[in-house]
Amino acid sequence: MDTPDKTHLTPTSNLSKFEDSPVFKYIDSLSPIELAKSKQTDNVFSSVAFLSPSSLFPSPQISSHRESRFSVKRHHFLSPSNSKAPQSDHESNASEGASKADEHLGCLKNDCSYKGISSDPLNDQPVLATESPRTLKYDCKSLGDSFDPRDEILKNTSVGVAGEERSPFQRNRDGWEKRQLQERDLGKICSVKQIEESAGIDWVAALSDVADMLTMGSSIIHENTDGQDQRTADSGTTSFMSTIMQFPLDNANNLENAESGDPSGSCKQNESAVSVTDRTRGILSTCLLDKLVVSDSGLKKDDKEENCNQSSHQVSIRRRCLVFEKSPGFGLHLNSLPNITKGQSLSKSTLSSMDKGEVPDNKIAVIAENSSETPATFGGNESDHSSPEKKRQKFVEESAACKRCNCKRSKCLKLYCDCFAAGLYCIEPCACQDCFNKPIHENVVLETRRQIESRNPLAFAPKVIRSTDGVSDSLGETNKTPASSRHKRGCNCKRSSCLKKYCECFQAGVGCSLSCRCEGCKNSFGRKDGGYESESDGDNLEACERNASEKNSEIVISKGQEHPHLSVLSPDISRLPFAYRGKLAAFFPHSIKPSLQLCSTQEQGSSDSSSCQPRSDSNLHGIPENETTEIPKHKGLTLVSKPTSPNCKRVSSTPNHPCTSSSLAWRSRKLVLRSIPSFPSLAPP
DNA sequence: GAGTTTGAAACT
DNA sequence: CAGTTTCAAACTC
Repeated sequence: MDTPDKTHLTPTSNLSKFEDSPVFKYIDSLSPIELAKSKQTDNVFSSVAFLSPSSLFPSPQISSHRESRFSVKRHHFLSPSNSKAPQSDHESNASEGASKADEHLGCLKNDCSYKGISSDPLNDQPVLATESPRTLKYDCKSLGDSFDPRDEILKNTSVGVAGEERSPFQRNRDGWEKRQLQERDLGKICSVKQIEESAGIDWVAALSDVADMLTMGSSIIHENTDGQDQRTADSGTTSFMSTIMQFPLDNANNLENAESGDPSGSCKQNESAVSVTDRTRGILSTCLLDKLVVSDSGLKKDDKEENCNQSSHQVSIRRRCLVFEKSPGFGLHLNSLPNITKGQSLSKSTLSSMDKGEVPDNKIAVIAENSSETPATFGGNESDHSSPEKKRQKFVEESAACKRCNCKRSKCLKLYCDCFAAGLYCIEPCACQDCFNKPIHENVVLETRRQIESRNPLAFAPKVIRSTDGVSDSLGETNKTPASSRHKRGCNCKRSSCLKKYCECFQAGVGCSLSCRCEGCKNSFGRKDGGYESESDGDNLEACERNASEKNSEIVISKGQEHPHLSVLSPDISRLPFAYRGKLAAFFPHSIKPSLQLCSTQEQGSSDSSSCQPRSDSNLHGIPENETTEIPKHKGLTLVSKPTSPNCKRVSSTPNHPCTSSSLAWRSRKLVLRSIPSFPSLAPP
């Protein structure tokens, strides 16, 4: 499908244009659900958090797509708070933002590597270099003046610490910081005029970007030549976009209010803007890790309180600080996901070749969290304001309590240590003893890492690789199912039947492959023999549920109890990362089978949603625990945020749940997107 | 929270 | 490469 020409998308594009877009029309034509008309969407969706440090990491599978794509989006979501920031300020803002960011940087603050900016050859990845110009041009199209902020920013940010001996990590971080500053300023600059011209977000462009992004995602999903998977590099992106697509509906009312044009209420508008900013943060948080959300949430209240007092500039900086802190999260290796799901923070200093853009499951909880808090945040008519807030607070507390590694004897310098294995420094929440995996021991860490890599060059590479249709995995076997994922080395389970998280395959939510040496494999995501466990396999189901219940949060794909008429995503879609599996999977035509499956045979005859939401918290048959997961074929419909871990509150989606507007929006979004059976390729022919 | 189980990582 | 040990997470109670 042709992607609308971005260059022709003006900031004045409103929802009507959005609805006129080919993508929207197509969605609309496919969906039996009537999309709620969002009158006006926010123009305040900062994408700053989507900056990816992907290119920071020297890992072989760096994907710069994410970053470049993110940078493309950023101008759509800029906070209006930025609109008042004079362009001339962009220079000082950059440094100030960085400075502020530094203040928020928690563990990073202690990182001796965080010293400044230097040129990083790693930043000059060909892909990025290729894409950036278009991105930048697009970003600043609306400016229409001769001033090219890029030049200025580049000048500013190119001031490096020349000659300073820097470690790879330092250089990585520096490069990331530099780019982030650039993008921040670009976005801010572009927002100035844009916001003047448009009260609403350019959702045409946004959707176009979705299509573009997804198209790229499609292309990236394919396993690259060295067997390393890059798909996850876009998971965060897509996750983000999935959230974006929810955004308009959620905020329709809010925007209407904001638009109602009470000029006297500049403060009010500011409040709205700030609320949107909060909302934005929340959405951004969905692409990030819970720990970071903690920071985000912690600031949220402040923003509300100061919305009339603080300059937009400050708000902007604040958000950017958060972004700054969060962003490293995109660089986690897949094998760090287990950590993440336990609440690992991205604020951990990035150590190494983190190239995977996996977004932890617990972000889903954040999605729901933000959804649920929307009413309060946006001053909706919801009466239940305190509840979401309490939930959020609880989530914050719980997230803060999330543990990290607990190493006692390895000094966190072996792959036993998940932090180390993930290329992260241990930080305070870790319960490790005699930890050497800290910035102050950087040399030790690097040396140890070097040794480990000398033994096994792929020791720090993602453990799970994904392949797409017809793509053979590393063993040359063609996976039975398209878009399937496999553990690189395979598991060696003896007693767990690959039904417990002892099994790395199961833990990663991927099926076992011929490379596995497991015995009695019953992996619900795909057995070694290539089959799926029977739907009626009670052990399997229980294991799946157990596995799902272990997650901090997840999106349940189950039969749509609220809208049983909806079609169901194919299992291939279910292989998509959680956040967008149900909503944006339709944009991944290569992952979609022509025919849709209804909820399982196992659950046939049971129209009750409980069949797909089995029992209490265990409604997650075969729901994988992370983005890499596959879902058994019978897994069907409803996307439900399900933080089942004690560390994450669950966002109920039961029909009787007193629906907040946000929850309704959440559902309607799900429904709309879920009901899309397939989608023509968004990629250019 | 303590103890057990498990399988990956490390070692020989 | 195979066998053993070490380790920390997952799991159970």
